[in-house]
Amino acid sequence: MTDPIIKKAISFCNHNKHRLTVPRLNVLKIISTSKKPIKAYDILAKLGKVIKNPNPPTAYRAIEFWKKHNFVHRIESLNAYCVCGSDHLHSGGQFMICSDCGTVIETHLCNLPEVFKNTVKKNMFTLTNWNLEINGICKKCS
Amino acid sequence: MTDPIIKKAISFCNHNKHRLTVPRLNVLKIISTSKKPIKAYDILAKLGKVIKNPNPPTAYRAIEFWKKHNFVHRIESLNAYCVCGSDHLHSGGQFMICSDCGTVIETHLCNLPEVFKNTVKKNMFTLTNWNLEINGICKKCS
DNA sequence: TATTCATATGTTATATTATTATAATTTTAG
DNA sequence: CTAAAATTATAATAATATAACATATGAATA
Repeated sequence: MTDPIIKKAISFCNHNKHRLTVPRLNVLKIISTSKKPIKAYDILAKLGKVIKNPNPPTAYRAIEFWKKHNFVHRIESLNAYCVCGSDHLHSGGQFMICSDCGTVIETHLCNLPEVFKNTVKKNMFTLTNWNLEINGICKKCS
Repeated sequence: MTDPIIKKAISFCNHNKHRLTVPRLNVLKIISTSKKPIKAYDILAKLGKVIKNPNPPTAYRAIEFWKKHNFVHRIESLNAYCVCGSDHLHSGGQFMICSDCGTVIETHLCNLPEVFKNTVKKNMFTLTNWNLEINGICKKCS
């Protein structure tokens, strides 16, 4: 019955001796049950149902924690967060964003395509991660 | 002596009957002379040397104007703006961002690589534009 | 030239997003 | 049990961005 990502989070915290605190657990639940990427202050508002009058740092710290460990991604162009939709956790990703209804579909590739890799190589850049945000219109909306 | 992108902007406005106003011209100059992507409020501050006490909308409107016409790009993960480094104006792009010194190198591809295109196609998504932000360490800093 | 319309700017206020700083608390390790 | 480390609470504020409405500018045209 528990959301798989929550299970994964519990296991992750146990394994790595990170504390699965009330703000952390609830923020992850909030993000994972949101149909679309959710904004920090909306997370904060929902968190208010569990914790009394939480302040921004409470939400941001929890978001940051899950982001650091790749459980959630930030959609930069939306200032919003979503849980990692991939079976293995990774940093960054590819997001298709429907300009009409706001739906975001995540995909993931472990390697940057050759054509980009070449550019990176040409510029002597040591790659750590990347984030691709593709804008368009989804099936439903077109 | 004039910055090529300013020349291009003058020509563009003439051609398309857009007004090359004081805020627009100066905002473009400010962004184009900045070595690194520059933030809205830094643009605003510099604009203050030309216009007396400009308010945020003045800067944001001019930024928006150039962005709409693809003279400037927004680096989403930095909330910062840079002029288009490509010889032809385009929306979105690929940016390599040095996590250490903040240098941003822009590249451009007219087509999304096949592997992404396939994903887009699979999801029946009609693509309008995309933005790739690659994080890493540049030559100088490594 | 005077009028009109559309575009753009000025101005004030406010909304949204995020961080700093410090004290208090909880957990872990010794 | 105690000291150190990690985490959270709390208050304040910084940074980023937009809304709303008044005013000005310039181009088109009567």
